[in-house]
Amino acid sequence: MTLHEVPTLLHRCGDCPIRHRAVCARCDSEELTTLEQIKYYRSYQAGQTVIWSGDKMDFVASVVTGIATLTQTLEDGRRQMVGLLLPSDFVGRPGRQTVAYDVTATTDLLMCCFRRKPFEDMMQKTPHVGQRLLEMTLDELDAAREWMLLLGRKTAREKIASLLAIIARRDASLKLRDAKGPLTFDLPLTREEMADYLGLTLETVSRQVSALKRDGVIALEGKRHVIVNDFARLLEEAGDDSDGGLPV
Amino acid sequence: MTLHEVPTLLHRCGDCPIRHRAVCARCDSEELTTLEQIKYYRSYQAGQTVIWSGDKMDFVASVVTGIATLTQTLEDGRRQMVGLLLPSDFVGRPGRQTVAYDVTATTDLLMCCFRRKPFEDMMQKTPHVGQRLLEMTLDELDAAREWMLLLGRKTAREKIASLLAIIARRDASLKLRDAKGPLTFDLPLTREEMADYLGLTLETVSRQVSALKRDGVIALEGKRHVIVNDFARLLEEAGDDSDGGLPV
DNA sequence: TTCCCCGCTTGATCTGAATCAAAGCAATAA
DNA sequence: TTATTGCTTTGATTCAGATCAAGCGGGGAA
Repeated sequence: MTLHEVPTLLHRCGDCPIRHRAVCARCDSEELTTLEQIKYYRSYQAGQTVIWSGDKMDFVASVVTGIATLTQTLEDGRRQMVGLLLPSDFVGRPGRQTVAYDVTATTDLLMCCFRRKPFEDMMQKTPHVGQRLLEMTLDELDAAREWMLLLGRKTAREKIASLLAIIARRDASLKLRDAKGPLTFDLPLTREEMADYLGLTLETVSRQVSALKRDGVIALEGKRHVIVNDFARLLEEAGDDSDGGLPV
Repeated sequence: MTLHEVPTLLHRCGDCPIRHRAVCARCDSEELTTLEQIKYYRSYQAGQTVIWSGDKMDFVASVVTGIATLTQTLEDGRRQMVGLLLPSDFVGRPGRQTVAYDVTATTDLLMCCFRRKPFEDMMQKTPHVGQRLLEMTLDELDAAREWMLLLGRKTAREKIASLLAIIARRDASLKLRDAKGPLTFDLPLTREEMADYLGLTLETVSRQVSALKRDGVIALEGKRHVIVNDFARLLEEAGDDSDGGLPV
């Protein structure tokens, strides 16, 4: 079992070199053991819905492999993605039973789950898990607010550049970057999903991706594989050079 | 000192009739007492900035009276409000030292503050304060996500109606509504601030407010006082009949 | 009283992104 | 091999909201 196969997320690794969003094999503590005892796995096929908005969610979970999205929908079908779950990300709401958005697997998905009750009991007993969860939630909130700026005020081109920058950064942080070849990654989303995330239409997404390619900001290999030669340039196109690469 | 003058927010009132977002005079517990000991007050004038994005924030606080906004800004000056703080709302990030947005007083503002360190110590000792804070943060995250749907997918008219509905609801919950006259409230924001919240221009806000008035959805008394005769109609105009009235 | 200022409204015009419509392309099935 | 299907690109046109530009109205200062 490799490092990234058990991303419980909830354990902060004191002095070990692995970033604390993934569990580190070298440091296992009491609450990690407790978590091990109550965890179980669930897998979903690409396109399958994990939970519907309003449903009872009786577990919390983190993504092991695959990608899931959180979306909200208006009656007439207009859709807005409100979150993207990559491996090692957490979903769930200790202290809340229902979710306010649909969770959907966009690729085949494996999640590591904990039933809510024992998880909450464990939180009671080991307070720093709760603290960690609070920090994670605050990070998500920051990310959501950054996204509000994007949705409310950025142009289509800036939106695309921002999304590419975020995916690039998150992907790089999972991949333990190999020195300094050009930064490359696969888009985990279709054009339509990108549109739903950015508050655009798929046609506009396609046009702006083409424009960024034409202008040499990115290169493409096939439709999905992106090559970024100059990350600083991409950030500039994104409209804010803030480090914005917060989780979610 | 009336009920709403000490909105520490962090205390959940077991069986008392007051909603738990404001502190209840009837139930005081140990941690409430601890909070009393470390709290202090700060006041700000309308227009004054409480903290700048990136600054160190060495306290957490809740709003006693007045209104504050959270905003993010792009280099070229485009602004997006990402939160609105009304009396009893909480700001601050236990476990984090810097904030990612500007906090500005839009009216004269009185805040009840707790220095971060003793507050965090207190959180350690009384875990349910941490839990409560996690719940509040999760609620804020839900609200932020609902706002993402608004920013990404709603029309200008729907945005205005949504904002009015949210303000109406929050205002009503602070005012202990007097039976069933028509629902009325004062807009706490200028047209420009509304625009910054909704990702619009002030001209568009003005036009759409006029349109809602023309169509009989709302009535105005002066520029700021709003009368809603048919709240259901307003919600319908807002585009989703979800109960959407989550905090923030 | 007058003036000025600020927040607001309204009108005319422009434009970025949406919409409508066709094709292209690559992978899988037949 | 050809057809089918799902995703993507590109073009033509439209339209909601932005931008540019006046003008209004109420409150405070002189």
